[in-house]
Amino acid sequence: MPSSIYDIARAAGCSISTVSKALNDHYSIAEETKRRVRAVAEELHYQPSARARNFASRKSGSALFVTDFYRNIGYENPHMFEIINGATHALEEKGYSLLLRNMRAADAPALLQDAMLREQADGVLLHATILTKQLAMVLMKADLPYLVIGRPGFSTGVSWMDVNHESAGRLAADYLLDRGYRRVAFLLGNAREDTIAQSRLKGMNEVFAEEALSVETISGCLTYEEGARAAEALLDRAERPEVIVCSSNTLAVGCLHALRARGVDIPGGMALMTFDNYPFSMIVQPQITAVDLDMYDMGWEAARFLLRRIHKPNLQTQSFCTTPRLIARDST
Amino acid sequence: MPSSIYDIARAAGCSISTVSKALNDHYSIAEETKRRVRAVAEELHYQPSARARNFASRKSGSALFVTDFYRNIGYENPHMFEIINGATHALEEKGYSLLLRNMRAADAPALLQDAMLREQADGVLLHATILTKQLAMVLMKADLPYLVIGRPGFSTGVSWMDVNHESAGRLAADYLLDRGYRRVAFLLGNAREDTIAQSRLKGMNEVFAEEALSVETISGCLTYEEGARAAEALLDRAERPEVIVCSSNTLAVGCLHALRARGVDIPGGMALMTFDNYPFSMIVQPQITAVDLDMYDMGWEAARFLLRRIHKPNLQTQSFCTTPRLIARDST
DNA sequence: TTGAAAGCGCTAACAT
DNA sequence: ATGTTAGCGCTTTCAA
Repeated sequence: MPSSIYDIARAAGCSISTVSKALNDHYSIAEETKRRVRAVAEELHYQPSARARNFASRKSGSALFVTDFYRNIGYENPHMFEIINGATHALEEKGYSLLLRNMRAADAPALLQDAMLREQADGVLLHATILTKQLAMVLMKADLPYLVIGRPGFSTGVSWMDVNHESAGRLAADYLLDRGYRRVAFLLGNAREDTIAQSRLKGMNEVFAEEALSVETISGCLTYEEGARAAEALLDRAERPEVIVCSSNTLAVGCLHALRARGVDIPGGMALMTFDNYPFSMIVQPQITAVDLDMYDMGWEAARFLLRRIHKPNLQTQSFCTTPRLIARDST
Repeated sequence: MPSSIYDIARAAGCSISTVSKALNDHYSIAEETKRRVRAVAEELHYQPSARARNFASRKSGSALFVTDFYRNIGYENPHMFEIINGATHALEEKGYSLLLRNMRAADAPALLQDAMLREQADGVLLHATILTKQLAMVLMKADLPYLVIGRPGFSTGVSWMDVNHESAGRLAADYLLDRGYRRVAFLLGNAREDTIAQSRLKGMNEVFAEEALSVETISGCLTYEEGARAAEALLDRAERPEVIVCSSNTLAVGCLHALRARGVDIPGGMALMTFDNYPFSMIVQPQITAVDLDMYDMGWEAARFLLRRIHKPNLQTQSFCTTPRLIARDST
């Protein structure tokens, strides 16, 4: 039987409200009293009941992390978990904890509204992959603090935070120009839908345009095989690019294997660079130069923003955080 | 302002306890009344306050997942998150949710005791990596339902659940013998401490012993480089093994690169096999034959056990779950 | 600076 | 089958 606030009050010779205030460091309580109460609480191994406290104070001390946790996501999207990791740490610093909640995009609006009505968390972090227009409406109308992680794929007033992909593109371009590369092929997915890759491309183009150069874009590449095929097509040309830049790790490994199968020297015959450091870029041979994005940091910053918003509900943001970092390796 | 149980009672023309019982499907309430109450609740978008319910019923509807969430764990140990993923889904089915809590082994006993006193969760899943003898004592003395995921590195009475690594070893051995391999070198970490690898080795040895064969053990291999070096040493021998079996993906990639650097044909000149399918075995060339362990399933089963234990506190277990699966690929 | 007392919104034992 | 009522263990307002 754990001791309650009544036990402490009795042992310290004061009322329960004094105990409550003393433990919450309320200004109205004398230092001497605070000390006495705390000593007694310590001695009796008193820990206030989180449930009673949450109930009375209408808080829950936790935030929801909502996304589509499909099977194998741990392997296929480790970034997601590094975001969660960072968020957990930031919340923990302030005594909050992170609740995981699985929702598919279609169910999210209803489920989230339920969760809000049930007062299960003080705030929500949602990954942009499940953000629909309908969900965006729910978020903006509700009075629950929230933050979308990742940039929405449509125009909307929701608060979001993302890695600055354009800046990552500029970083890549600066590096390539600095190393003397001029003819660049950029491999990305479907040009319309892959907004992340689009931002990266935009950043690269900006820098290249300053030198009156341009980046050749090869879209429709998503899978390992498509990456390999694209690399082969580039090799077959009379005038090859000097470097292939991939918008994903998977593509890069595809290219790498294709280049190696053709006996092309890397980076001599063809250089290779990719966005994202994980999961593959450092375990293949040669290791691939990469622009790394700090997802832990993004999770951290997102959680910090959410905490601020919990205490200051009007706060809004649509912004980028965390600067990308370039890791030069053998492939360039 | 969300509607409360009083609003529903008033609108349905009954008492709050009838509402409570009706919504909780209590046997003593007439079907007709249940229907009426539910209809009213639906209409008023009533959702019972999770906080009030938790407080009144002395439950919290959530389980804690505790481990050392170090930076980059998302990339370096995706298994951990696939376990979490599975656990989240199993809990969600029963209306529970998963709370992530970061603890280092040294702080875990104190922090966990705090969390228990604060009644923050109905149960705890702990990863074996943070399990010390002291923590084991705390768990066994406490009356909080718990389950350790992974086999403890020491002899103890705590309940745990793990993948059956011996069975995985037997599976690997059966496959190799079936393919005609007889001379096997098994690479693993420190023989004393790497209990997972030890179990795998034990399973392999059992099967080989039945054929009056034995597995050569090469210990002290943990890193990529050590894997590469071990492979080179094996190549330098007069009588080479026919196949190298690695107890980790990292080792296997090290071996693979060493073999390729020497121009050895895989699997003709030397075959290669590894435990764990992720993260690397299918993205290198050639793809490596692997014994895959279903971590999602383990998380699922662990959570199911925890739920049972929450309702039946005396339940105990020290057992294995999830059968490993062999994925034959190009390297054997 | 302290204490009394009124909730917070449910559950569950008990009475009807 | 339904209602009454006493908590659950705190926070917070208001009075002293």
